[in-house]
Amino acid sequence: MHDVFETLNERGFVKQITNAEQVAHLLSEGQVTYYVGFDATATSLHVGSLVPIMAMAHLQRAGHTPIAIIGGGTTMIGDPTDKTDARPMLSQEEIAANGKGILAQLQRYLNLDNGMANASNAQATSKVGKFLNNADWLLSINYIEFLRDIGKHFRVNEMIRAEGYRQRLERELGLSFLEFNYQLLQAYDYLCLFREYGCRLQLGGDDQWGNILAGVDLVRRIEGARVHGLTFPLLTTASGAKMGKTAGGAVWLDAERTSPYEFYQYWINTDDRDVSRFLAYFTFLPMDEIRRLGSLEDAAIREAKEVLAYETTRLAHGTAEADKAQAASRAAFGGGNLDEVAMPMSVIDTNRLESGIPIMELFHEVGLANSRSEARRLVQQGGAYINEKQYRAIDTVVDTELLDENALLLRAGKKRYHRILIEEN
RNA sequence: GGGGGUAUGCUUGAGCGGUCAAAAAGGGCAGACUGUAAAUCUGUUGGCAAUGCCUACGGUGGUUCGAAUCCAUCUGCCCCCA
Repeated sequence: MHDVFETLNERGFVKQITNAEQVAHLLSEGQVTYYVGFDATATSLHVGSLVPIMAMAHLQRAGHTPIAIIGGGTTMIGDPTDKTDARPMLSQEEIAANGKGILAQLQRYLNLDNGMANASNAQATSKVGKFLNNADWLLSINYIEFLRDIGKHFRVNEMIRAEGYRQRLERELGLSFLEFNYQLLQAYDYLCLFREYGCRLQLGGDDQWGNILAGVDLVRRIEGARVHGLTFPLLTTASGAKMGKTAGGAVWLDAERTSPYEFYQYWINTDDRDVSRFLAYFTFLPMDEIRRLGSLEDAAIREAKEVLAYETTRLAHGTAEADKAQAASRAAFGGGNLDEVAMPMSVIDTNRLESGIPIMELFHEVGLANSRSEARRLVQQGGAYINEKQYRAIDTVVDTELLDENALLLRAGKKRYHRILIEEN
């Protein structure tokens, strides 16, 4: 069987690692329990989190045991290494609620139980991973004990040398004492997971390197054990933007927030230069196949993008949704039959249409424009289409004349569609 | 505790008391070109019943014919001294 460490390596998951030989050895020797922390500031993860998720999935497939934790304790503080601004603080309840959504998403990629007694979907094999909230051990911490047992192992000199803290200190943004403790808490997480579950490997984004090392050191000092850490490269698109951001904001894994169709569209619009990299990260396709797809050039590279979009959508939303999204995408952009396309849709009463609806109002109402003014600009600039016919007059009134089999197909710009069904009521 | 500074539209950031819905850049949107890509070029980018009206420059209250611009006060953030 293919070596997992090798797999992670060749797929580009490894940025920094405590010790490559030792980690490779550890992973080939026997079952390893590893963990990744997830941000619990929203009810859903977004595509940026797919890097750690996929890495975890590769490891689990190779027989290792994952632990995903959400920071019920640490999210309450805000991570200072996110240097531009500290993350918002959330209450326990919010975090726990967010955790539910996050767990459901992780379960699409990983075999995890929810840490509760009545975990249902997973058989009780040791390979089933865990989903934990660090509030479970952080909230009961006694300050004096913590200082005495954990705090004494940290040197402030070292800490302020860490990139994340240093930036905050130098850029006169300031750093509250609360935030300064973040690293200790995260290191303590590692210690707890090592003690409870024998966790020996922590994975995380490269911005977490300092925090991961702090945990590795802490375990060594207190338990005398050698544990490891590995970071992923921070992903940006070829044009330099952060991964997973689009006009409409983040691309979420939650189908309610980002529909499978939009999700598919996000991937198919990948920059040419990112295609092979993304295939390696975000699909399970064999590297040979990825190399083949990556070698396609010019327009042919769209085939690779289609594979990328299909595979990622399938993993996130299942085969049925991926098929639908693909069909929709092909229809919308390949000149196919638009009737079957899964796109945002709304219903309008016949009577309203009979009396006519100003085009600006219509585009605004269905969400293709954020305001009437924006809708007007859209129309004036030639970006408004109804049933694939462009309308540039802002005084256009939409009525039953324009109906096409009881429906209207609105389009804003090249890519955003909205279908309107007409119903009697 | 004392002294100083700062707070502007999605972001960064300029802004003489009137000509400021507010420079500039980034970002966004639309158009052209294309391959549902990139780069490039053009237009646009607070709202509305739209040659005008309304809301906006941290909060409140003043001065003034008139304030993002002046004063007072409050709040947040930052710096220096202790």
